[in-house]
Parts: sequence; structure tokens; C-alpha cells
Amino acid sequence: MTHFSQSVLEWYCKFGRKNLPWQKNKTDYTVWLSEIMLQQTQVSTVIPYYIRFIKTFPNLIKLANAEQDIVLHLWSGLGYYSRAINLHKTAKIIQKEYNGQFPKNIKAINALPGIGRSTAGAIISSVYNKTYPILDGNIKRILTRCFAIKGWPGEKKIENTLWKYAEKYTPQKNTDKYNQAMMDIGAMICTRAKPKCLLCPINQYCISYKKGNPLNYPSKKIKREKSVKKVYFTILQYKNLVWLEQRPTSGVWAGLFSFPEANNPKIESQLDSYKISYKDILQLTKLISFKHTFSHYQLYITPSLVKLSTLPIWKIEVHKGIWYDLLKPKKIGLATPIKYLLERLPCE
DNA sequence: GTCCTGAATC
DNA sequence: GATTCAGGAC
Repeated sequence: MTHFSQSVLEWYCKFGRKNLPWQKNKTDYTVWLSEIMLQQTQVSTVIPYYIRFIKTFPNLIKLANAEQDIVLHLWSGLGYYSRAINLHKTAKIIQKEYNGQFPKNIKAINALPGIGRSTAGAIISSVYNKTYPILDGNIKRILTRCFAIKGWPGEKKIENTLWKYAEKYTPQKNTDKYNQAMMDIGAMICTRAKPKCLLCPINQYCISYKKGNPLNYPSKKIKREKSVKKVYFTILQYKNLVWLEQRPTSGVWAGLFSFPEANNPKIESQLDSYKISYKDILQLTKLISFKHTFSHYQLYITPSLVKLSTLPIWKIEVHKGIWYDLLKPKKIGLATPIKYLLERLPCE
């Protein structure tokens, strides 16, 4: 084992995190679930979601047999909803094709929806203590700083280099502890801003520390202007009921419910397509516009509230959706801005 | 390139 | 208050 890895392991014994919710009563299921939630998401954000999720679905079979809407409901607000859809898919695959037993070899795990090389490595090292490297954002930050690796880590060439380093330093023994330690060091010591280099167990190996420039790493992505999109939501409300439609299983807010939307501000055309007659409108209010920023574009949302005096009935299958009861909300997936709007609607 | 959000930072 | 940033799979 390298001195580098030895230092990492010694640090873990003293300072590593060992009491996170998914580290108690650890099983393949809890590790898998937490690793999926932790993709692109920080620990403090995940904890309440994880606890609620595990309460509702204490094991894989419960999850496999669940309605997708319930799964998305529990994921609402966590973002990257394809993670939830893939999680559910994977549960069903394991139930059907693996007899309910989580596969134990890396290739089979890696082939499951939503599990890439790093997550597969994290699961198999954490649950079975097999020797496989991981490479998440934390570890990329540590490695680029320690070995002064220039270039944006998202670039294929740089990522391959980083995997080489990850392989080289992942020890044969105690891989589980080492991988957890590296994630902890990345989250607690080798932070993006104000890294605590003096407390770092591997500062003696760290080139950027010696040079005094750890903040130069990792190199930043060359950023391009975010495109701007506009959308107009039509909020149809009759008493406590609000009309919501389910979005397709791909694209933004996959599988979540949302208001009817249009690309032009003319509320009339939207009302026409829903065959709403003006005599049924009690009140039509343009609500305050706001901005929602995605990783790849900005969305300006202008909602209009249309209060109706009768419950419209449109031809079946022309508009597929649900009348969402504000007083008895159905458990469905809702994106954050939709949840925000629904919470602020006055109900009668 | 496409997928999201809350926390950190300005 | 507005902007930036962290965080992997497909």
C-alpha cells in the first residue's frame, strides 16, 4: 500500500464520518439508494430525503412494487428526476431478473440504470469491500490539487487521467474505508473554497499545497452563456381543484406534474385549446413572473391564474391530467417551482 | 450536450 | 438580492 493511502486510512479512523443515516444498518439497498441520492447532491440536502424514502420503502421489494408517482413524490425537490425513474426501474429489474438479490459483480451493477462506473465502485467497495476505485467530484478535486492536474475534469482526457490516479492509490485492503475517507476529505478538508490544508492528512504529497495554489484546481469549465427560455403557465382552478398534467418521461421534470404551458403570453389561445368559455371565468390574474435557473438554461416563468365557476369537462384523452386537490393533495412528483406556486394558491 | 436544486458566495 | 457553484449518468 502506498504511503498516500496509508495516511488517508489513518485519517479515516480518527476523523471520518461514520454516523450518516445510510451508514447505520448498512445493506446493499441502503448503500445503493444513498449513492444515487448523493449523485450531484450534497450530504446535508440528501439526509431528510433519505430518511423519508427509507421509511416509505424500507427494502428493495417495497420500492419495486411502488407506484412511480409515489417514488417521484418522495423525490420532489431533490432534482435530476431521471435518477428516481432509474432507481425505480433498477428495483424492478433486480426483483425480476435477480430474484430480488442485488447483483454482486461490478459489471452487472454497472449495467443497471442510473449506475455508472463510480457509483458501481462505491456500492461494491462499500457493501462487499471489494477493490474498485471511485471518482466523484470530491475525489476529482483532491487528485487535481494533489498532482497539479490541469484541465477541466469533465473533459474525457482529463477524466481518464484521474481514473488512473484513482486506480493507483486505491488500496487492495480496506477499500471501503479508503473510498469513504476520500469522499470525506473532499467534503470536509479539500473543499472548493477555503480548503483546510493544515488539517489535511495528505498535504505532504500535495503539489498545489507546496506551491501555495490549491485554489487553481480543479480548472474551471469554460462557460458559455446560458440560453434563456420563457414559459407561460395557465393555472386552472375550480374551488380547491387545480389542473395538472404529467410531463413526458424524458426532458426536464421528467414524469413530474405541471400546469398547462405555452410559449406565448396569449392566455386566450391557451383557454381556447382547453375549450374554456369566458362566461365560466370568475377571475383572471396574471401572477408575478420569476426566474428558475437550470444547469443548462434559464427559465422565465409567467403564471396566470384562471378561476373557474364550474368544473370544465374536456373530451377524454384530449387533455390528460388530474384535478389536484389542494386540501387533499395526491402524492405525485412536483418540481420546486410548481410546488412553490401550488403552496401559494388561495383555496376556498 | 441534457438533466435540478439549495447552499455558498458575491 | 443576484449569481455562482457543487455534484455523475446517459
